[in-house]
Amino acid sequence: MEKPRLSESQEDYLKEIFKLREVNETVSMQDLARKLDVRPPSVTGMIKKLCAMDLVEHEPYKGVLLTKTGEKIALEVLRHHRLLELYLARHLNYSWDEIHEEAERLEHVISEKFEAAIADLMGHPTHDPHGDPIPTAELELPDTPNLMPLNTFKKRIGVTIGRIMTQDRDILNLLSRLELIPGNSIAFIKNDSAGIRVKVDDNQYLVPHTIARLIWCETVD
Amino acid sequence: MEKPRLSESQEDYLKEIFKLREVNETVSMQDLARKLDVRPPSVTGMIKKLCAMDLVEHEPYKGVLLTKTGEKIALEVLRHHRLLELYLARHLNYSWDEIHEEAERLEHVISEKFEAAIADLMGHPTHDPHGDPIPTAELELPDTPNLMPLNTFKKRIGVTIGRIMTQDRDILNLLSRLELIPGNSIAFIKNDSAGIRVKVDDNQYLVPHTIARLIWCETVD
DNA sequence: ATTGTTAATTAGGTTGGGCTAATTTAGTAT
DNA sequence: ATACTAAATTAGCCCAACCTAATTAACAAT
Repeated sequence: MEKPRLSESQEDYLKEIFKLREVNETVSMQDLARKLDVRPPSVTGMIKKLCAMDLVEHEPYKGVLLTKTGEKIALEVLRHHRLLELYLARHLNYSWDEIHEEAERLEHVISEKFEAAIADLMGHPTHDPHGDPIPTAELELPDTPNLMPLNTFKKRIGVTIGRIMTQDRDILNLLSRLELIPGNSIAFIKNDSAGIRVKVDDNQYLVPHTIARLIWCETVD
Repeated sequence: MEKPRLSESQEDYLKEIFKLREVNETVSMQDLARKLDVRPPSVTGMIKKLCAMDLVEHEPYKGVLLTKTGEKIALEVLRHHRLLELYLARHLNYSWDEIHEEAERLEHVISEKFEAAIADLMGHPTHDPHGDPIPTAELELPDTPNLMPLNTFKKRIGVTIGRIMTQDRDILNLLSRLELIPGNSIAFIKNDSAGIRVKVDDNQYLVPHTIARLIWCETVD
């Protein structure tokens, strides 16, 4: 039960399986291939290796699952990534749309020491700039409020943005311009066929459905 | 003449050639093999590739030299490394002996943005915690005072430590305990067969020659 | 000139992570 | 049941960066 030291690819596979599991109830080879930007045979091959290492379970033609230890590793990588994103934003003046790419490379090479240092410095935050939960040092996911995509709200109520479900730089840029960022509140006005009409900071916008579904909110009580 | 994007190995080769050239007047395949911890045939192979890319020149059985562009890349990596070392020490509370290893991994993955951000934050420093010069953003080495190894001083004069020529963690630990770090002054007492007797902060030590030759100093005028 | 030593190179193999093209499997629709 | 489609797998190849074992080159000493 010692630490086998994984390659960056392997870490990426585990991380991606974890993230896909949060959304889909099953993770296919294709999903992985798409997300990791490789061809399906490469996925088959790598999954085989990860199986042999007892990091994933794989019923052919059914889907992939992380084992306990596989999940631990995924959470470690995720913790690195999200701590880094917050750190880059807070301490190195990165803008919202720049943090992901840099964190993507750094997450694999920082040491436990580095992780602990920035976590400490930032007071052990629970969420990154996108609103994504940061696993704790013990690799538990923190409790997250119950969120729904903005485009699913029907009634006129106020909501608070909890999480932005994209890493697309242009969309992130747009949203930050509009102050549609985690923590901010939206006075919900109207949901019609064109999109969601919202009010933020006294400014009123139309948010198209394609974008609204990336903005997950909780109702304000 | 576009940017070919080098692998980490390739960057390491270029960096190591540069560092060896600062010390030896010629760089052999063996030197490289030793420093990079690979076997000589691997070096031959890699040097061939770097030659083909016009990053090094190689006269078989004579030695390796960096081309202009090869040197630029080496200096970029060196700049990353040394900025990172200082950054880790200053902002993330790393101790002297921990910074090298971490910087060694990070140097290959940080972006220009990251480099600029930490350089800015630290006020564009010229030397890292070991006293090694940090190449400027334009990739020029800053002027460095004229230094000599501590064990070469014969007369009783005061000196200031300029640079520590090792990355050995135990030695670095020892030296930092004794306050034998760049910037500090040594009241030079006596150079005898056992080593150099020095006074630092009212404490008097014997520094063995093996260690004294790693401590490069300038005379105080 | 011959020999011995050390440095460097060549030949050939391994491993990791990709790839394409061809094949098999599962699931759907007729 | 049959045929079709889409997903997954297999077979076989490539490339980077390493390795060991065997060979060649340079050079000093006799």
